[in-house]
Amino acid sequence: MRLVIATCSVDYAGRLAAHLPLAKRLLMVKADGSLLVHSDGGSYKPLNWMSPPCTLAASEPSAEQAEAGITELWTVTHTKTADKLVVSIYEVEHDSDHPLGIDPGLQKDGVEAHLQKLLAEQIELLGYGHTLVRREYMTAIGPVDILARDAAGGAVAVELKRRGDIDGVEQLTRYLELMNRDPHLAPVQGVFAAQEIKPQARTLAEDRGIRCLVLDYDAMRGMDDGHHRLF
Amino acid sequence: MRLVIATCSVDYAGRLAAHLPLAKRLLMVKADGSLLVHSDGGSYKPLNWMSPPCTLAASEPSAEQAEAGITELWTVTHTKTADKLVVSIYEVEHDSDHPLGIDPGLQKDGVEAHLQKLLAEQIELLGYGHTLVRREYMTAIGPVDILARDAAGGAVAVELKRRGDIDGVEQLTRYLELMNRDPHLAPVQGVFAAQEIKPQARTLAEDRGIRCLVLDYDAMRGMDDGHHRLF
DNA sequence: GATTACATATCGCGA
DNA sequence: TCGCGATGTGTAATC
Repeated sequence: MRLVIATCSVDYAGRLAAHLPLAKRLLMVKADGSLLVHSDGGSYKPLNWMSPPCTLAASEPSAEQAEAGITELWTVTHTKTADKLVVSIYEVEHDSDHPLGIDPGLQKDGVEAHLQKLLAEQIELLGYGHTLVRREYMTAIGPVDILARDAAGGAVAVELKRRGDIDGVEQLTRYLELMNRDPHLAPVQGVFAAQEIKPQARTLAEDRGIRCLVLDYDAMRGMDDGHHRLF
Repeated sequence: MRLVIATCSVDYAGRLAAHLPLAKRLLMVKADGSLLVHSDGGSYKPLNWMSPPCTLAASEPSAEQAEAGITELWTVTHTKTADKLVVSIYEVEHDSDHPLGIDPGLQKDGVEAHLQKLLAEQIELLGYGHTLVRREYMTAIGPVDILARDAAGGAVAVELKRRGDIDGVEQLTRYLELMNRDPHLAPVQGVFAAQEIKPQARTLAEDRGIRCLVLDYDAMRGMDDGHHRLF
């Protein structure tokens, strides 16, 4: 990984056109040739970048560009698309190279998958007498997160989200429409379960006869004996 | 901006739990206290990070940790949420600090707004004899991208996307449902226009009687005389 | 401030 | 490989 602190301006042309005015920034060149342009603030997202696979070519400025103060030009082109990034470097303050090797990678634990596992284990959160049929119940248009049966034996389809948005209601509606055509399942009751349900989503869901269920992740995790903590 | 190349392991606990095994990585500390952990590959996304507002505290390792080879501990805690990132540093290869100042920021040009402007100008792409009524035609549930009339005078509602996904079809469906209740507009024809339309979205749209239109952005831009190029 | 829609999204999984 | 859904999504515009 090469780290360059330089005063530069940047132009990008590809799926859109973008320009970064002259300023001091970090240029990070990764081993795969990709380039990230970072400022000293903002989020983890760079101001500008080129994703691999791509190639970086350094070149001398034209006489006119040199006149304007440019000492070096970096042109990064994407190998497959026509995307192009041009870094006009005026002054270099720092330049160092550090071979890092291949990273062993991130180990993740616990998101929607965890929420789904917990709800499957604590299926009576749906209501007294509910039983789990299966997780990821497959339909023609995709898997329903959880299929259960209520105390009376009626089918219950659950769509699970961390954040319950209008899209999730639409998704569940499509599943319900399809499943209600299946005589083995119909009538199928819909439950929209999420840690947080947006008011618009709730309104739409209830208008369509879909029940909303707000889940308390911490409480559900607390019920789970075998969970581990990092801290 | 402080740049540290170090052999380290990282643990994150917040909305999920994640762990990075021991390896050499770049630690980027921004002026606002945020931290990015980058490897020498992958995309622009860091392996792990903490977004501002947050605070970084360095501390000495415990006797046990020092025994394991840890020389320094960084604990980054988010100011509002309880998110926590712990970097266990074993060996530091490089450490430098570079004040960058505030970045003037990115200037973007040309996305959906541009596509909408171009389609409004080239409204006959919808079909011979079509005329523009207006862009951003307001309805009770939001603005329709383009309202036009066909050669026979019938209303045409256009939903515009860069990538035509199933969500866009749902959105247009809601607009059409509403607009078709308005006697001044009904019957309203729907057109789903995008640079690229996903097969599932196309199927859903056509099933609902919505016409699909694939737009060639480059060709449309080529028709536009006054467009500028960066290169 | 809360909500909505877009993104040069990236990432992982399953068909 | 491609399509699709989730993301510790982030970000800007709008209400």
